[in-house]
Order: sequence, then structure tokens, then C-alpha cells
Amino acid sequence: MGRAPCCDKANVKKGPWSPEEDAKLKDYIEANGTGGNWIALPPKIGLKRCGKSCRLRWLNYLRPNIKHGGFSEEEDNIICSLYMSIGSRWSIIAAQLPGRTDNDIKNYWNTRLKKKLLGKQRKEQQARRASCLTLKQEMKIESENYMLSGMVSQVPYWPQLPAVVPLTGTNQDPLDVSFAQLDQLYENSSNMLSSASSISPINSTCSQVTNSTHFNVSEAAGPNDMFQGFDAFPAALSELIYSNNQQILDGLESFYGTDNMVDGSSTVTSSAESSSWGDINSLGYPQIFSGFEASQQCMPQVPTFDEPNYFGPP
DNA sequence: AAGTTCATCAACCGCTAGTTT
DNA sequence: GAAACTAGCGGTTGATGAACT
Repeated sequence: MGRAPCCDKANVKKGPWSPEEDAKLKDYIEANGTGGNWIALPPKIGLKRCGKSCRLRWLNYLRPNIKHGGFSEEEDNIICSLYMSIGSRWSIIAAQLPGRTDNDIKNYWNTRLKKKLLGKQRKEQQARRASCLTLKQEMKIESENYMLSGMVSQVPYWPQLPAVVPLTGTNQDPLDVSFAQLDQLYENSSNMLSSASSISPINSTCSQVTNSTHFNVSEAAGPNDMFQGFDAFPAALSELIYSNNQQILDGLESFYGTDNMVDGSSTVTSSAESSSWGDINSLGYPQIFSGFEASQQCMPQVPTFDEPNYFGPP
């Protein structure tokens, strides 16, 4: 037995909303609220719309204090950082950006931000190829940069996982890290994410951001404190936002490794691409890729998740 | 000027989780 | 406890306008 439809689709209008419909919905909700039942709303105000459609229209467009477009550099950084940390949990990301909707952020990421990052990455890769750096030279530079920059204190914090997560196909080329694999990682941290419903929005001013605690997951952590560290993410995020974080964007771009991402192949990569693996480490991801040690031999050595300085200099 | 491609974004769809009956 | 129902979420689609040929 299938589910009953949420509305009578035959008698429901679809497509763009007219100004009259907007006005009806807005006026009613402002005067009476939603009544906690979106399904019942349209008939009450004479709208031939699905309740879901009304809800979406209100949340994404009619609701007060909605901002459209004009994303700031700060917002870009927050979105990137959170995407790297928690993946495509747009509602959670939106909760950190007052006035932004999940739909808006999702669209912005898919249409602009991702491309922006990829474009920059591509330029850098071309520059590297042109400079004829050897792999060894690159490794040395990246390693030195890593050690000197104290970057780990600025990167998005990856919550401590209950255990080292074995990825399927450990013989896989480590450079062929795709979003699918990231999804696998996200899956393993889903318990942590599920508690994120208690997230409070970032306040809009710099000082407030720095001082506020955005993630209240510690309250939900329980005795085993499985969320240990995740609570510290806001500090890392604040630092990320208000310090010179070009390195973060660089890392993100390298992480997306255009060549790997675009065609999804696992071909042996050139020295230029190989840097992406080191950058993944430098982004602060835990030792979840430990099945790839053999392949990592040619990569810069970075502190492992268990080492004391993993999340920053002592 | 006309046709085509690309970029953007509002809206829809299907699914899941939570709540109510 | 099971079924029905709703809210919310994320992925995807389609309409539209801009840019390009």
C-alpha cells in the first residue's frame, strides 16, 4: 500500500508563484502563523497550491529577513568550510548563515562556489606544471608550508570518529578520492550530525561569531563524549573566517582535484595532481585514509590523527 | 538578427524521520 | 505496535535570461 498523496495533485497549481498568491500567503501567515499544519493552509486562504509548495515559498522567499544573492567572502568561506566538514547538509549550513536559505546556499554552491574553487585550482595546477617542479621539490615545499603555517589550527575541524574507518577497496589509488568516498565518511559521522539540530545560528558580527558557541552538540554527547572535539569546531571556524585563510581555499581547491573529480578515473597522476593527497591531510582529516599508507609513501608526512599536534601547534 | 549554449535559481519530487491516531 | 500523516531535507528539473556564435 502506497502512501496517500499530500494533496490532490489534479487540483493543485504548479509553477511560478504570482504576486497575488505571494500576497495571500504572506498576509495570512503574518496574521495567523502557519498553524503548524502546512497541508491545511492552502484551502484556508483559497490557494490552489500544495502545502509543501506553500511551505517552500514561505521559507525560501516570503519569510522576513531573507537575503538573496550577494554572498560575501566570509559567507563563501563558511560555506566551504562547513561543506568540507559535514558535506551537503544544506540546512545545517544555512543555520549558520542568518538570512540564507538552504536552497539558496545549495544553488550558490552548485552554480558558483564549486566552479570558483575549481577554476582557481586549475590555474594553480597549470602554474605548477609550468614551473617544472619535481615531485620531491613539491613535497618539500608543501611539507615546509605545513609545518610553518600552523595551518591545522585554521582548518575545519573534523570530528573524531569512533574508530578508524576502513574505506572499501584499500588498493584504490589514494588520489582518486571522490565525493562518493566523502559521503562514506559523512555516513560514519552521521550520529554526530544528527545532533546538529540543536545548532544555533552564527551571529552576524565578527565579535559575536568569535565568542559564540554555534554547535551545542556537547549537550547531546552523552557520557562517552563521542562528540568530543566537534564542540571545538566553532573556534576553528571563527579562526578560519577572521584570519587570513587563503590557505583554506587553497586546500579546498586542491582537495577537489579537478582532474580526479571531473572524470572520476583512478589514473596515476602526475606530480602536480599528487599534491592533492597531501592537501587532504593538511585539511585536517583524520586517519581515515590509513589504508593507503603504501601510496602515501611519496606524500608529505603530516601528523596523524592520534598525534598530539594534529589539531595545531602545541 | 536569429539561433544556440550556458548560467542561474525557483520550484518540484521523493525520501526519511518524527509525531499522531 | 502499526499505520497514517506531516515536516523537513537534499537532489534534480525546468524556465528564464544572458552571453556567445
